[in-house]
Amino acid sequence: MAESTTGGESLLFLTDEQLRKGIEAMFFAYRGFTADPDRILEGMDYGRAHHRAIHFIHRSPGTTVSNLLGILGVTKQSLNRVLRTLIEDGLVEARVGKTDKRERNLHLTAKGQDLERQLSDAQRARMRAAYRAAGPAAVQGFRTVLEAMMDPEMRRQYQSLREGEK
Amino acid sequence: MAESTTGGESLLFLTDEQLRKGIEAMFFAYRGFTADPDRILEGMDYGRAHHRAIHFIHRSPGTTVSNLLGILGVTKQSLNRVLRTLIEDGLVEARVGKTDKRERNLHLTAKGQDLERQLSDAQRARMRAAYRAAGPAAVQGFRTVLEAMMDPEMRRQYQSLREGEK
DNA sequence: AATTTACGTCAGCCTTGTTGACTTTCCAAG
DNA sequence: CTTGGAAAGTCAACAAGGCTGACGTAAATT
Repeated sequence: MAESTTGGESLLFLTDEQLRKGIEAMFFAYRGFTADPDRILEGMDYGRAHHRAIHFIHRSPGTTVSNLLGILGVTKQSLNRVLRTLIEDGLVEARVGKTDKRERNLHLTAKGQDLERQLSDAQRARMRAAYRAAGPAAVQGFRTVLEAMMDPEMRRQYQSLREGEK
Repeated sequence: MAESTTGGESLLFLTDEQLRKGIEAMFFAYRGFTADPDRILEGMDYGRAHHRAIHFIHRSPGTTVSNLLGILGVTKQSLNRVLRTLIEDGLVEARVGKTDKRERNLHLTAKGQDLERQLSDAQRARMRAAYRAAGPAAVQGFRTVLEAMMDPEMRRQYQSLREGEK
């Protein structure tokens, strides 16, 4: 199925059928995306919510609780339940803020970093395999479409995490 | 598909940093992906699980319960709870199988199709906007990477839905 | 006739989300 | 210095949507 990009073909990708394919691709791919971390976490007392918290604390060490709330898009009660167990179990450390002592700056402990590594290794391995199979050009397109699909606020969050990087 | 272009550039997209960007893009984009249907369904007695059932019944009219179980990857108890309410509310019809009377062939009623239309219109609108912003080449890459990210069984499900189409 | 398959259902549990109400701590403005 | 409000934490109650296990029934298969 060679894709000769000429003329009317340029709009063919906007047909309902093409859009539905994209929708189903998102559905099935997201299942794969979460499958490996889910497998690792089952058996431990943790779930996907813990994974997400760990990921973003690792990503932005010292982030505050309300910062995390904005990124994760859940209520503080929901996040707190997750965070509490992680702190109790010694995976996350909540340091009282220096300038503003109301804030808690969140950090992963060595133990927390171990689990983070384990989880992200698995997730990256799948992503790497997919990227390798698809090739650099496809990866570029993949990220472009995903970014366009985000809500504006989410896109800001996504891009702000990108700031100050190579 | 030009592959393995020479030079270091061809592998740059496999760095951990690039992979992490992909991971976060998936996370944020999936939130956007589900946001519109979620908004429509809140207030009704339905949720994401109902949406998924409706989507795949619409996609494969006459599909059986066990078929749907395979696609959705949940237990029959979980699916049944959803399916029961949809049947009670007159959105889905379960016809006794013709050749095998143990099976139930699932169809959307007119009412069910109305809701399906509403949901998929919203979801397609977002997908369309993202596709339009990204362009045909990006869309091609998007789908390629997503497909590579699926579990083999999911990929079969995905592709089998594709069979017999233009 | 016995077994297997497809489906439905009851009961109970877990995770992870939600509201609402309330307290404590603390910064900052009046 | 007092006070308003932001940040954080906590309790309680609830809902959606997963799960397991056990059981029942009808129909197909062997």
